[in-house]
Amino acid sequence: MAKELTSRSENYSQWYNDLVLKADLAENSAVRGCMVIKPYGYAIWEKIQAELDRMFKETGHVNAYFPLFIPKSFLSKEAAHVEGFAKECAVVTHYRLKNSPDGKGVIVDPEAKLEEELIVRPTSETIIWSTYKNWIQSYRDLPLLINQWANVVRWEMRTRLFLRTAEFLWQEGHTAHATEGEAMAEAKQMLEVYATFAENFMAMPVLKGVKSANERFAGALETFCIEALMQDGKALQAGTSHFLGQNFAKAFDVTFVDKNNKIDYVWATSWGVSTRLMGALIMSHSDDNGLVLPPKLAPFQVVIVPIYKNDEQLAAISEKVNELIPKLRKLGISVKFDNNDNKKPGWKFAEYELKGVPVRLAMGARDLENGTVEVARRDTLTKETVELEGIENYIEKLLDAIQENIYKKAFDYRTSVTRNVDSYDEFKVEIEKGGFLLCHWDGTAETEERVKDETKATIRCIPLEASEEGVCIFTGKPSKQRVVFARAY
RNA sequence: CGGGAUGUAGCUCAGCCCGGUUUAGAGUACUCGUCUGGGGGGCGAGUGGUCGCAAGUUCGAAUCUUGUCAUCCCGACCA
Repeated sequence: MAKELTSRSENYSQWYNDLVLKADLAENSAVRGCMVIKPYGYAIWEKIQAELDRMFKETGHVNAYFPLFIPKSFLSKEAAHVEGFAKECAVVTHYRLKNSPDGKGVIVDPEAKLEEELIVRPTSETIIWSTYKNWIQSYRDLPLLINQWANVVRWEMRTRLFLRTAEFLWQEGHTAHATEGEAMAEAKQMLEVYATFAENFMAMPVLKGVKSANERFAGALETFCIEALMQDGKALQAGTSHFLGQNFAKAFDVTFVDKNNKIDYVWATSWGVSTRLMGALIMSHSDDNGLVLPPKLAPFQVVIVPIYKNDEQLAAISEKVNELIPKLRKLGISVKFDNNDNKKPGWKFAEYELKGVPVRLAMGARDLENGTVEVARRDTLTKETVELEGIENYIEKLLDAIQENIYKKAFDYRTSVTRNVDSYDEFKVEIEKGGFLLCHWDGTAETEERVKDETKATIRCIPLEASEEGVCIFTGKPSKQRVVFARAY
């Protein structure tokens, strides 16, 4: 009908685009590369935010807000940092418009040129470290554990809804520490937070690891990441946590006096996840019928569709439903009763499937007679008729089962496409099939670069806590552990 | 930034090659009525378009020419 999705096998990337639009998550805007996040999509993002925010606070962080604009000179204070971002910065040069002399609209007033141009933040390290300089004098001011929820702009050439947009929403944590060890521990801790969130809430298994030098954040000494695998076999970086060493402290002269009255530069971390997680969520679980949402992130977990022939029947059904809703809410289950008379039940069934609502209840005249309700689960597309009495407890367990099942499905898929590869010839064949390839690598940027040029595959991460002697598949040089190769988003 | 394609109703598109029976169409969506209602309903009526924008050719342009803008796909670039 009107909302047919392209199937995944036919064209995976078209399927994704269709799904984002048709499930009403987001759409393209009048501004090239920027998206409008629609209420249903934003509701999912709010759930992501709420849980992450809770986890950040639980680990001692507080929220603050720093400006959207960054003086151009700030960006250039850290050499690697400016190198990494310069090519995709939006720049504010003027502060006033005036009426066009030809009477058609407005023009930039050439008189109103800014003395120093402002960059729209692509990330906030520079503005934040210039501020931290004033906040930190002594070890007693440390650690400084701050997060901000914000938008950032990176002027991308090619954009895709959620996965890569010119403006996106994210959170960025920026912390300052007295010792190298403490900062490193912080960076690793936040990686764990991300991984826990991805697995427990998004039901998305992730690999934890370190980035190779090529993939490292501009200005970091070490970048930790979580990498997820999408259903088409491509990898997606879902979150990063950076150990920044003293790079930014030195660039912005942020020093502190330690217990021994010795002056030193502070140690830093930064870490972030963005609306890109929405893309990861969509591509981890959804199917040809639409979105599949994990119950913990679904804007509503249960939808109730009444089936009736007249107002009397609707009234009778509504009465039962209105008894049930408080029982569900009491168990913390979010529920929507769709008694909209403008849409037919069949239309609603398809619509809520498209939107990934985990559980659908249908109640009609037959059910009223029998004291039952039809329960349909989105992840398996199965239906069963269940006693209405005590249904809330049944649904509570069912939601847990769904959360678990979609995680397991994603985990099993990842397992099935993760394999060891020990020769470059085999690599070139296997990489075409997608998935994670675990290979030995000699640790050099040159090798990684050549493999990328020849196969489009990159090192997604160097797994933590793994060791196995071997030889590089490309150069035959010795290697201490396997690394994860894949094609990536 | 290179290569390719497309701009016609809210959306998807036909019409363009070969200019004039086209007062610009279809499906879908929307509005009203009605029959319906357990998987995207049926019937009837109706609303809705400066044919991306600008200039040109012509008696006449959605249709031909040039320019321009925008979008999509494939590359390059990149967290």
